Amino acid sequence: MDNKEKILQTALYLYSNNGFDSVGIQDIVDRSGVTKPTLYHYFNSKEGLIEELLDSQYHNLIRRLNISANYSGDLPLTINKTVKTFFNFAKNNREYYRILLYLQYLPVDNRWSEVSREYILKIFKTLDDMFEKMATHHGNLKGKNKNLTVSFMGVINSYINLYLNDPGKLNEDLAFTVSHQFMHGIYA
Amino acid sequence: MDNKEKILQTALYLYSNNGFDSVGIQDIVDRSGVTKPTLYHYFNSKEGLIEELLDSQYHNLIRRLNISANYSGDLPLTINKTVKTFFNFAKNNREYYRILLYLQYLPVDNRWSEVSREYILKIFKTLDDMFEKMATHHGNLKGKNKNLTVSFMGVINSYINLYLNDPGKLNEDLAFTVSHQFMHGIYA
DNA sequence: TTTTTTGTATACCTAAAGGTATAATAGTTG
DNA sequence: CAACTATTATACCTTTAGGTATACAAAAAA
Repeated sequence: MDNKEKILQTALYLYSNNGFDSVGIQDIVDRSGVTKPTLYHYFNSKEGLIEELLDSQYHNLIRRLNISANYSGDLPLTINKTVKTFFNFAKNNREYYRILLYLQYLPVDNRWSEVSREYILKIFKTLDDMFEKMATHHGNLKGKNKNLTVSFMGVINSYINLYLNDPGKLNEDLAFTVSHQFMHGIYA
Repeated sequence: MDNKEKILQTALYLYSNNGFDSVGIQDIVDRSGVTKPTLYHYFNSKEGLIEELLDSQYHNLIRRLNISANYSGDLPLTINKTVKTFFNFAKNNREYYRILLYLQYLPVDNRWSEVSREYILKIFKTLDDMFEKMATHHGNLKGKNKNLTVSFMGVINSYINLYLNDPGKLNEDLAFTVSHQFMHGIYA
C-alpha cells in the first residue's frame, strides 16, 4: 500500500469515528507514518482529502443501487433487493457509510454539508425514480414518490445507524422484516 | 433579556446552523454583544454551555412525549398523537430540534456524542415503552418494540430533517399520512 | 548522463481555538 | 456606610489548527 492509499485509509478510519472537525491533519499523518507535505502533495487541502475520500466508494454504492432499484414489475422484490443493497453496502463499508450518515444530518450551513450534498441528493434521486416507476403499476403510489423516498431512507438509515457497530444484525432476515413492514405496515 | 439568556439564544442559533465545532466562543460572544468572561461566568466552559442548551428545551419535549405516547387502548390515536407531537415540537423549536438531529447521527467517538447520548436514549426508551404496552393488546407487535422504535424515529426524523426549513409542511395532514403509512404500509 | 519530475522531511508560519488573570463596576447584605 | 458578591471588560495565555518555504533524494525523461 503506497502512502496515498495509507493516508486515505487512515483518514477514513479517523473521520468515520470522530467527524471531520475533530480530526486534524496532524492526527492523520502521524497515524499514517508520513508527514504533512506528503499529504498536501496528494490532496492539496483538507477539503481535497475529504472530497477524494467521499468519491472513493461512492460510485460503488450508486452502481449497486442502480441495479437493485431497477424496478421492472415486481415491487416486493425490488424493495427487498434495495434494502439488502443498503444493508450489505453498509456492512462492507462501515466506516464509509458512517460518514454518509453523519453528513446527511449535518446542519445546513456547516462547511462539510456542501461538499457532500450532491452525493446525498443522487441517492435520493435514484430512489425517487424507483418509486415513480412503481407508481405506473400501482396507482395508489402515484404522486407519493417523495414521501416514499423519505420514509424509506429514514427507516433504512435508522437501522443502519443502530446496528453499524454490530453489523451481523444487518442480515437478510432484518432486510426482509424491514421490507415487509415498509410495504404492509406494523400490523401485518 | 439578560446576558445569560442572550448568550443561550445566540448559541442555539449558531450551533443549530453550523454545528458545535464550527462555532467558536468568540463568535457567540460577539453576536451576543458581550465578552468572553461573561460567558465563562455563566457557563464555565463550552461544554457547560452546550449542556445547558440541550437541557433548556429537553424537558419540554419529554413532557409532551410522555403525554402523547401514553397508550391506553387506541393504537392509531396514540401513534398519530405522537407523530404530531414530534412535528409540532420540531416546528416550534426548529433550532433546537436541528441540534437533536445532528447529535443523533454523530460518530460514536465524537466529543459531543457523549454529552447528548442520554437525551437520545430517553426518547427511544419512551417510545420503546409505548410499543411494549401496545403489544399487550396487539399480539403481532410482541417482541418487536425495538424495531418499531427504530423505524418510527427513523421515519419521523427523516421527514423533519427534510422539512425543517419549510416547517409549514410539518402539518396535521403529513402527520396523518405518516402515521397511516407506518401502520398500514405503502399500499394502503 | 544530465535534467526534470515526483515524493518526502525539517522546520516554520499565521490564525484561531478555548480559556484566564486582573481589575473595575454594580448591586446586595450586614 | 462597609463588606461582600455578582457581573463585566481589557488584555493576555497556551495549544492546536491548517498550511507552506526550503531542501533533498529517488525515479523518469531527455
